[in-house]
Amino acid sequence: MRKIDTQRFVRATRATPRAINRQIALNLVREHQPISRADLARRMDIGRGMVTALVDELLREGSVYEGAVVDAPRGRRPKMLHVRTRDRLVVAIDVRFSLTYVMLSDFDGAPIALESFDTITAPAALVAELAGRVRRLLATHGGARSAARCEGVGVVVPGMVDHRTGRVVYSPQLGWRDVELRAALAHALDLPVHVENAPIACALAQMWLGQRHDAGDFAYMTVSDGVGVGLVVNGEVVRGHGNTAGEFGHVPLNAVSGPRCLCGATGCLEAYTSNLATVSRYLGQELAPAHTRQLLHDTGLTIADVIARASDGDARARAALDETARWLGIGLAVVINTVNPARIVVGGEITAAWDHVVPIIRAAIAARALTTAAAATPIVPEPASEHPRLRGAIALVAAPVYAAPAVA
Amino acid sequence: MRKIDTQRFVRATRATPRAINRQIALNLVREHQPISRADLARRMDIGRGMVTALVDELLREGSVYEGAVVDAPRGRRPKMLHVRTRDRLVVAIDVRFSLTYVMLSDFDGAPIALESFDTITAPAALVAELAGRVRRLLATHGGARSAARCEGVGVVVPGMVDHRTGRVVYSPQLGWRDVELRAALAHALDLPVHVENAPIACALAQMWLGQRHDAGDFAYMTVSDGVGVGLVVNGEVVRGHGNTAGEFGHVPLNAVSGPRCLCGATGCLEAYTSNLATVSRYLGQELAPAHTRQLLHDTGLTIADVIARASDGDARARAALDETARWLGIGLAVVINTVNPARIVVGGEITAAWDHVVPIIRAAIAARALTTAAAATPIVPEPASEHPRLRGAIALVAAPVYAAPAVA
DNA sequence: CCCAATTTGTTCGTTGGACTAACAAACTCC
DNA sequence: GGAGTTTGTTAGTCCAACGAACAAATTGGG
Repeated sequence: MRKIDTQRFVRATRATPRAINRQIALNLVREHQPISRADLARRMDIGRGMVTALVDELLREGSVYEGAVVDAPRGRRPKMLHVRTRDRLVVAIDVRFSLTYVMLSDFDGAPIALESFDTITAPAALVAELAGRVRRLLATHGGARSAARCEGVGVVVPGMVDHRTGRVVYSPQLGWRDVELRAALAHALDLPVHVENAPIACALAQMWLGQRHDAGDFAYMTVSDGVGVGLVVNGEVVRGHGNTAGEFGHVPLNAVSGPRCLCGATGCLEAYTSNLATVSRYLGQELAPAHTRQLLHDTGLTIADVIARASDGDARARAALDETARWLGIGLAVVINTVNPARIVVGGEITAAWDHVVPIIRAAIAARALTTAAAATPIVPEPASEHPRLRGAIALVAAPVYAAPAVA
Repeated sequence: MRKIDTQRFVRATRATPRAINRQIALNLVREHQPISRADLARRMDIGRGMVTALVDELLREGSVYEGAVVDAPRGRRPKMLHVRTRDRLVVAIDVRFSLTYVMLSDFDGAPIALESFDTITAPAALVAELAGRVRRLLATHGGARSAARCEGVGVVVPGMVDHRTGRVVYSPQLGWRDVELRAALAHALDLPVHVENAPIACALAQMWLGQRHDAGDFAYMTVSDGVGVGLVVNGEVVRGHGNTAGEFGHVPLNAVSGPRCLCGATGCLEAYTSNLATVSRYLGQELAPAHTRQLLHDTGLTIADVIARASDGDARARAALDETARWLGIGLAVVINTVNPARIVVGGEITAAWDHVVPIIRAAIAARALTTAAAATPIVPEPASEHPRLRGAIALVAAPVYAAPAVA
């Protein structure tokens, strides 16, 4: 029941059915590989003749390859189909406040090489450094493989990004405003470049590289320096009219007497549950942006330390985490009541203490969710070891290849 | 960039391009009527030959008719096309706490007849009463017109609705749980019936019957007994995994010391800005569900009275409205920060005092929005006289006729 | 060992509809 | 009244879905 936009519709041409069916076939191969042509025909409910034509096209363009002929109980033995991933390289870049990560992976997200360096905040210098590292990585790892080719570069940035143009509109952490990151990197590397902000990229990674079920309707909440959410509704990511959707971190949970937030308002979810907030609570201080940053810098204390001390039995650390968990639960209840996703994935350092915080989170959700079904919304942690942001960067490159053609 | 759902995709057939282009043509006629075939061809960027074929099909099925031949500066004079609306009837039903409205309208939302009666809360009795009234309306107004035919019935209900099955999952106001409303009405009337909850229906009305621009990305906030939001993202309405999306009324704005809400939690947006909350604030009482309902019943005071007294200069009434406006602004800022819509339409009795409350709302939004663009999100009032919920009921019937075909 | 049965994958003819170009219709202007 | 212009139709071409027949490759039974 989508409305047709009469300003920028896409008319169907003679080639449209082929484009759609080709893409469906590709997705089915991806999900059920290895799969035979005959099985594909059954799943698509079409004749085997058409599958031959569709697969021929996929073979020609190299999205798919023919694997082994396998045994069958009776009849002619089928030649299995696979999506080509191993010799298609993707460069993933994760720019963070302190460190920047560069990863080389295959098309399905399997890592090949990973390196990191201190983030350079000057855009031009950062682009130069990245270009050099990417070229070196591709030369050493790409050159060795016979036909390996780089399909593109995905960049994840903290802050607001106009995905269409690849411009970083505003990033407080990097001190950027209107930086044409895609144009600069694409020019330096002569490769397709995609730029996206962190929570949306993490959601895209779940959607395109995660479990294959139920990926059309969920939320991804990142809890680290900030708190953001990537929303996926009706199989599509929500970017918002001005690329600022998903800022659940600045929902006021206590607009009257809450702590001051970096955004200038009071009582934001982020002011209760960011790593900064948790650590400063442990130190017995209310969050006060400038003062707290200084304090943390002086003590050198991180969220990982607080979690470690809590599991060692430090009562004050436990109390600080409990309080964070309680507010996090309230924040998750807000997501549940407003967009009602099939599930919510939570990423960030707090997942290291998941067993400890999850009962508190669930209790807070139960107290606020409007129906029993909503209260039972699965909340799934994703550990930081999975490199969710780098996987998101890979998804930026992979998604356009598997996405449904835009039509009507 | 939509992901293809490998469980329930829709394969493209030989007839798919025709279905898509036919629908695009229909939408263009609807938006630019009266329009000639040649103009349609230019707008769709296809040959006039194809337009002839497409329009022939639309004419045959009766979605479109040929109107007058109009003058042109030179060349052959074009025969104009219009969408057929006048002899296609729609029944719209709005079930509210105290009154139920039944309206007969044409396909474009122009009212033909409107009546109302005291709501019957027993489902079977309500269905019987509705069926009788609808039959009578169609007999008197439909019979007179030669070929007038009823295209369907739209029903708007306060509470959660499973739109797919037409079941009312839960409605606190009516005291319903799992009522098969669509099945019952469709059986009694032998007409297609669509059921939806109020905020989503209001959003659908904006989308399909409102201004034709920018209808693919906005929010509709209803402020009356409850506070709910209908979200439209990427041209599609957001229903949520369990049909509970859009419940922004229960976002906690003050989880620590806020007023008690009907939902059981404290400090919900609804507890600050519902009509009940505003009136009880005027009476100098904090909201306390059971007690307040009784109080309002005893005094007989309504939100309309408070607004009237405020415009007469009653300082206490003004203060009560100001406070509601302030919290409403914070609530709108939550919508802006989380889904970042192109604009937000506000419906409800409060729109009668719009000139008074809008500066306060805008100030609250400005204080909380994260970017200047987001702070400038247009907030548009829709007066209750427009019957937004009945228009929503009409949209339920009209939408499937104009929607893009589901493909891929 | 050969033939029936079974399953996979290809080929070929039909058909619907997008696309193109020519043509008929209807009008204005000179 | 003919040239020019614009609208709408028609006839022919071609791409791809569709269906059916066929070739390929295997198992099992007589």
